[in-house]
Amino acid sequence: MTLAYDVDTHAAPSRVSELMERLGLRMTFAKDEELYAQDDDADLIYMVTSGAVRTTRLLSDGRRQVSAFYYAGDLVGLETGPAHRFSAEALCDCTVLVVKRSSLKAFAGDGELDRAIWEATRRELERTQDHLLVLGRKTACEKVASFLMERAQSDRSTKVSLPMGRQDMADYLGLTIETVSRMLTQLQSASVVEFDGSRHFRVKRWDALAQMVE
Amino acid sequence: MTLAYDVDTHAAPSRVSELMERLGLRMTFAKDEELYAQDDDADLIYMVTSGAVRTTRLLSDGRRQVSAFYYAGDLVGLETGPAHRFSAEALCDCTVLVVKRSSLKAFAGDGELDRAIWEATRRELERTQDHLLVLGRKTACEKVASFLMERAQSDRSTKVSLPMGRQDMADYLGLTIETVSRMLTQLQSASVVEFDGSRHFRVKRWDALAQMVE
DNA sequence: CGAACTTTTGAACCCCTTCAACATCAGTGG
DNA sequence: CCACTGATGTTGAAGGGGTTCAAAAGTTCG
Repeated sequence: MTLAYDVDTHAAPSRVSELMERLGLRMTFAKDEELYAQDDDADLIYMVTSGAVRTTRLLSDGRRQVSAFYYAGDLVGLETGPAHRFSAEALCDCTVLVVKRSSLKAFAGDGELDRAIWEATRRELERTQDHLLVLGRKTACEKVASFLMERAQSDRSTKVSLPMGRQDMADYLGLTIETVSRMLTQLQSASVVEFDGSRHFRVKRWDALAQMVE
Repeated sequence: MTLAYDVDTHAAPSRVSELMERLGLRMTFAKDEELYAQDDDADLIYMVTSGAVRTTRLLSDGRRQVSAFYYAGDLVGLETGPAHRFSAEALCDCTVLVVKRSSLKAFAGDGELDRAIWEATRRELERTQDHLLVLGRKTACEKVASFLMERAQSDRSTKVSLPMGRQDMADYLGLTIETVSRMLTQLQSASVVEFDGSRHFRVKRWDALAQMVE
């Protein structure tokens, strides 16, 4: 499991953060508000500065797949060609820096920036590939364990927070909310994790969690 | 569904093919032979010139996920940082051009080449994201239909060939070979496709197939 | 032809879903 | 402060889609 969300090894190194700060527009989004919609022109790039964002895609009958979650420091909106292939929504009230692709292109000579965006895209690919294995070949319990591990490695504090609800977790893992809930209960009963409310947990047995994740 | 495998809109435009021809070493691999293994140094890039290749990843208990299939013209081995995160194996006897990353780096000034590799990686990300939706939220029948559609759009002839066996299809779609086989029979019974042996088919009802794929 | 492998088909089982009820929590206003 | 309300999360029981196990049918290649 990668440490893609670890702030220290992050998608947007400080140099890029600086550039975003300088060129970008600061915006706030309320919970569930849309940063952009599927098929929108992809002329903007976003950097989360607080809160969290999800990218999703819908089937015509309403089935939903959450592709990824993004946290402070992450770049959102890279996953596209000319048009966005996902929609992006705020998981909770959050602030982002928005910058036009064209503004960034003006700095194309800046190798460091190019490199940062390239690195972020490459890591996005790696994360998505990791996710493929989870969705394709893991059991419900292993899926939930993988998700908790991912969060725990991102938020290195002992108390890990979950900014998303059960439905978002379910749509991320290809499960139902009921199954997610049951697996969480199960993992807690096995003393692998301990929940404090529905949105905060602590890992009690790293070895057991790691084994389920592979 | 993208046309990522369509030769005309391909990952490796002719200019890159030329460069690969000039710098690369031609190699042949027998069916099931390994181009590279998981965790190998990723210092080589491959271009398939004939045959087909799969990239796979294993869980410790043997469960396998096929990440992608690659055909003539496709670049393989881009999905990595310093080490390969998948193994790559020949689906059938095939020939590839192999070139050192460092050799290509010597041409880093060549914007067209950089751009081609960037484009190939971006398309790889898009394909993987499409695959996420299939694995996470589609039924067995829709998964198989999605796969057939993908192949049919790649191989635009009326007789579409399947270079991979049922096990590879199953591991690509997160199913068992039995389920794949049953769904294929079902799609044929519904006159959506028609098989000629187990490795060749023809789409009879594009509308029906497209609807299952979304 | 005959052996080994792949694919298909059948039947029983099980993991996850579905449907339903209950619990918990946050926010609101009396 | 507490009752009310809607949203969110948990738990239970029944059902179904896909898996598992087994065997037959088809294919490949010596």
